[in-house]
Amino acid sequence: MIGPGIKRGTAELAILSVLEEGPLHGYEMARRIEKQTKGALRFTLAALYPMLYRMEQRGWIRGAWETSQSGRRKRCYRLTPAGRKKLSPLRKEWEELFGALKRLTKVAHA
Amino acid sequence: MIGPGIKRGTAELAILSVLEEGPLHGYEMARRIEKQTKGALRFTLAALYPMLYRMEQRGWIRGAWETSQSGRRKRCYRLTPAGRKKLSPLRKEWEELFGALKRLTKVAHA
DNA sequence: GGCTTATATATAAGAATCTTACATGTAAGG
DNA sequence: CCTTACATGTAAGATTCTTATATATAAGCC
Repeated sequence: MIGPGIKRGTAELAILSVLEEGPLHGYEMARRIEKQTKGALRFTLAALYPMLYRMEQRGWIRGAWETSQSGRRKRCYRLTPAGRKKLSPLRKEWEELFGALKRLTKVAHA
Repeated sequence: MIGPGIKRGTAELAILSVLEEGPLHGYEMARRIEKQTKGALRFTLAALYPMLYRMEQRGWIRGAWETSQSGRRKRCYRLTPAGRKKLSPLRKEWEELFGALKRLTKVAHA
């Protein structure tokens, strides 16, 4: 698994990316991210929930409480237009970072 | 330039990478990193110096004071064997992160 | 001589993000 | 009844980043 020090800052991109495919609640986001990255990226829930809160404050995502027929409450998040607009330049920044580190350290591309 | 939030954690890799080519002092490291990444990665010196100190505490680099003939003091850092050993798995972690984010968000490779 | 820019290192205060540990509660299966 | 999976959160602490401030030498210019 990818070490703790490296992951910093990936949360925003990861969350916005999984939400791009459709609304999700936090617990499910964590599972999707872990599954889609084959276990390489794993967000602890204690890191995820505060992050979702902060991103909602910034207006990139919007959460709504839902109670399923079974009675369990979930907070379902979806991208706001601002969040969708944020995604494109954010991806571009990551691409730049990849390119910069590649030039610097010869990190191979998977 | 790459935004502040994204850069977190890149310092270790960047520093170890530029030191792999030979001993350097802090100020010059900052210039090399900026130049070699065409300005994409830019470490402020206030972030660099404490980082160098921490990496020295961990035994990855070793600094030695040098006084040039002009009388200016520099702290010249070089990789320790431990630092050299650290570089390879660190690169591997970054590669994994790149791959994981690529799968997750379809970030194109530069 | 005096001014500015580049070189060179460092600390302080504060913000952001991550970690582990703690806390709560429902649902499903054995 | 007990355990595992689901689902959300808070608290304390560590790490790393930011901007701002401080010091000091060297080189070039007027």
